[in-house]
Amino acid sequence: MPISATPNPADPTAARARSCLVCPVRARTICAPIAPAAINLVARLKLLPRRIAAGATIYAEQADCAEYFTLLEGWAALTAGMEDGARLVLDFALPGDFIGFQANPAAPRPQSAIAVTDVRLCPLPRGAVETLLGAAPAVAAHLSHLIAVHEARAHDHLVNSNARSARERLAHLFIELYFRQRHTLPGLAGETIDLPLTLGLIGDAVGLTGVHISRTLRGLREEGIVQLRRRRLTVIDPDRLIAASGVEGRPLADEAAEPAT
Amino acid sequence: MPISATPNPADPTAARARSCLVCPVRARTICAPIAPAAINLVARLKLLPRRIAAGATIYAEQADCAEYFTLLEGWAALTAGMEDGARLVLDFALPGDFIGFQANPAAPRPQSAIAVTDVRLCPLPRGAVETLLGAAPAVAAHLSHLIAVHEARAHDHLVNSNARSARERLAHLFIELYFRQRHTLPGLAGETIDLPLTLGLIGDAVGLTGVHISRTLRGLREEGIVQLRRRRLTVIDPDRLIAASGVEGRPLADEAAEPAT
DNA sequence: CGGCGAATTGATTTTTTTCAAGCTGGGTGG
DNA sequence: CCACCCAGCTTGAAAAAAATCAATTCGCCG
Repeated sequence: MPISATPNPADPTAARARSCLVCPVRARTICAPIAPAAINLVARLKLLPRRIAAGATIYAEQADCAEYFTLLEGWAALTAGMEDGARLVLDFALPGDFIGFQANPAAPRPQSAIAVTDVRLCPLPRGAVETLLGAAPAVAAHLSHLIAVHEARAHDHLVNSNARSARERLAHLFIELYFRQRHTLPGLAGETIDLPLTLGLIGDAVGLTGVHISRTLRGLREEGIVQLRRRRLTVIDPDRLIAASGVEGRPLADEAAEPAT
Repeated sequence: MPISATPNPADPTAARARSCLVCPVRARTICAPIAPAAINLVARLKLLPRRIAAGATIYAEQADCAEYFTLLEGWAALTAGMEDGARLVLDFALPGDFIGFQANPAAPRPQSAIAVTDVRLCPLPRGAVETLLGAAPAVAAHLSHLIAVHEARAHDHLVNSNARSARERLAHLFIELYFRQRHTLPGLAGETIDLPLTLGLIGDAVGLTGVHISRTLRGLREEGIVQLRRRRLTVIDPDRLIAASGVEGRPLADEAAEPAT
C-alpha cells in the first residue's frame, strides 16, 4: 500500500523540490544529464516519493502504464508470470534504476515489478517523461542509452540461462550483482554485498528451481568460493568465482555501456 | 566476402538513390518515418547494398562497430558464442529488420550477426545514423521504439527458454516466426512459411540441442500439428499449435509495440 | 516459546544431453 | 546420367542434469 511521505501536504511542490535536492541516486538515473539549476523542472513534474513494502507489487502485468519509477532505495524484481503459476525474473532493479518504461505507453504492461525488499520510489507520470524528453534533448539520448543497457542485460541473461550449467549461472548472477553494487568486478577476498533474494527468486532469475539453487550453492560454499548468510553474500575467493562463471574476459553489459556523450 | 552491387561505380550517389527508390522494406525499417521527398538524405548517407553468402559473418563479436544494417533480403541470426564453442542465438533478423545498433558505438560488438541464408544488406555508416538522428527527430523516436521492441523480444525469449518445456519452446518459436512473416497469428490450416533454419540453429535459439529438437519436432509432426520440409514450415493445426505453445491470450512482443506517434 | 517462511537434504522421476550409428536428399564432378 | 559426398536429420541407448516430492531443520519475529 503506497504511503505518502511528504511532511507538508499543503505545499507538495516545495516538498518535491526538497526531495530532489537530497536524491541519493541522482547521478546514476534518468536525471543525470539534467543540470543542478534545472532540477526544478523535474521537481515540478514528478510525484512525491512513495514507499512499497517488501513483497508488494509496484506495477502489475497487463495493467495500464501510467507511471515510470526511479528506484531510490531497496530492490525490485521485474517478473513475467505464466498461466500455470510459474514465474520468471527478467531482471532485478537496484537503487538508481529507472523502471517501467516501455515503447508504447498505451499498451498494457508486459511485465510486473515486485518489491523484493521495502522500497522507496520516485514516480514520474508518463506525460512528465514526454515533457522532459521534449525539453531536454540530452535526456532523450540518456534514456535511449538506458534502454539499450537493459537490452544488453537481457541478452546477457539469455546467454547465462540458455548456455550454461547451474553452477555457472549462479556464479555469473553473483558477479553481475556484485558489479552492479560496486561498479567493479570482485577482486579482494572476503568482500560482502547485499543479496536480499530468496533462493526461489534466484532460481526464477536463472531458470532453475530454488531447491536446485540450494544444492548448487552448497557446492560453491563447500569449495570456499562464496558464503550466503542473512541476505548478504561474501565472496571468499573472487578468482575462482569468476572462473566458475565460465566467462573469461568478456565485459559485463554495464561496462560496455558508458554514455558516448 | 562483400560484393559491390553498383552498376555504375562512377556515380555511386545516383546508384544509391535508385536503390532507395526500389527498397523492398522501406515502410518497415528505420527509414519508415522519412518522407518520400527526403529520402535523398538517406541515399546520400548510406553505402551501396551488399550481399553476404549463407553462413558468412555479417559482423563479428568483439569487432569494431562501424556500420549498422537494414536487412533487405534473407535471414540472419544474432549470436553470442561461448569460449567452449557453444553458441546461442539471441534473435533472428528478417527482411526489414535494422541490426547492429548498440548504445555505445565505441564499444566492441557484444554479439555476432551471421547470414542464415544468402542475404542482401543496406549498410549505414555509424556516423550517418547520428546525422540522421539529428536531422529528423521522428527518426530518433522511431529508433528508440525499434530498440524497445528488441528488448521486449529478448524478454519474450527469456520467458520462452527459461520457463517452458521443449515442446512449448518449439511451438512458441514457430508462432513467433509465423507472426513476424505474416503479421498475424496462424489461423488457417495448411499455411506455410519460410523457415530456413537448421535444427541446430533452432536449438541454439530456444536453449536445447538439435538432437532434442528433432525428437520434439517429431512429436508435433506425429500429432498432425506442423510439418517441416525443405526449409518450409506448414502449420497443419493452428489451434493446437497455439495450445502447445502454452500461451493463452498474451500478445506477441510486436503486437503491443505499434508506434505511439 | 511458538509459528512460519525459507532453506536444506534425501529419494525418486523426468527431462535433456551426449555419444554413436545410420540415413537422406540435394549438389557435384566424372 | 550416375555415383558419391556431405551436411544435416533421425534414432537408439546410456548418462547427466534438474525437477519433483517429501521431510526436517533453521532462523527470525512476535
